[in-house]
Amino acid sequence: MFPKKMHYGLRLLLTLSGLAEGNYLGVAEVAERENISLKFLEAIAVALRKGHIVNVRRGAGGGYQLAKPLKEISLYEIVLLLDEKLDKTIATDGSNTEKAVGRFLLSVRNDYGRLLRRVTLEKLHNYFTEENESIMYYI
Amino acid sequence: MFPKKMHYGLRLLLTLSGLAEGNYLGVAEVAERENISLKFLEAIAVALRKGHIVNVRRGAGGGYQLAKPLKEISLYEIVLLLDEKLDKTIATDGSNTEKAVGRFLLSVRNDYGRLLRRVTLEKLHNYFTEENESIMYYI
DNA sequence: TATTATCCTACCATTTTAGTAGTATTAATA
DNA sequence: TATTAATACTACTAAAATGGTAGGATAATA
Repeated sequence: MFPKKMHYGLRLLLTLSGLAEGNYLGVAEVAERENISLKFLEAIAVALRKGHIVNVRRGAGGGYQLAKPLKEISLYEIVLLLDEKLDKTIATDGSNTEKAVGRFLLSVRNDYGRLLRRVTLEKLHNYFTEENESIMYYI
Repeated sequence: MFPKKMHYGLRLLLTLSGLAEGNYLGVAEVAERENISLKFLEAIAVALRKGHIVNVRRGAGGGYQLAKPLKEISLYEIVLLLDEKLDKTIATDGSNTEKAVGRFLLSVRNDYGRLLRRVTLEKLHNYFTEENESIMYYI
């Protein structure tokens, strides 16, 4: 349902969320830690930066950091930046059946958009800490 | 957001909904009326039949009819049959970030599924009758 | 049995997705 | 200021998905 860009992008943001305030982390390190193609992840990071989800510091010692806390980032923003599908137009002209189908599907897409806007990456972080806690039991 | 298969399939169902009880309509006629590629629409009709959305009568004088009223057909069923994307698995294993992202996206997909289940094709039909009424004003 | 219509298999072109390569640009730091 | 470490950009490629086509097999009816 979601392209790899989405999965990778979310893993990048999750990794960045563990960063101390004011610090930056390079994509090369994230790509290695997360076993994601460096070049592919670079492109994702650029997209997230253009969408003001992350800040960048170029040059040596640079990298990315979250531009705002996870709970202020909605999944909607991420999908718009990394999924493309959502913003391509649905025709609401043509024959009567075409118009009806177009408007019908548009209303569904709007509902879906509302759903995505209500979900923030704080929830993602909750899943993440659950995972880490479940490891604790083995220690 | 939705592939043409979805648009075409919905237009087919909308056309069939105008059929008198017990009657069948061939895809060739629908394809012509709706300006949709015959062969493509044939494949869509077969998929809808396999999903028990339409009944078929083969041979001369045959064609398709709705298997149940529009208000008993949820968009979820149609998406499952014509969109594919929804049923491909989301991995919830691997590293902790992979698990977290997998479960997170899975929960979103479940919410989306619930949304689709609540939408029936009755709503589509409402959009359609609205279109037809708006034409009345010109007469 | 001739006709009409669905059904099935295989194929093809275009677009999207995922990934790679090389190089230009920027900024810290030695 | 030269070196180095990092992002940014452009172009390319392989594989998969999407949209569509062709031909014939199958089934049912008139």
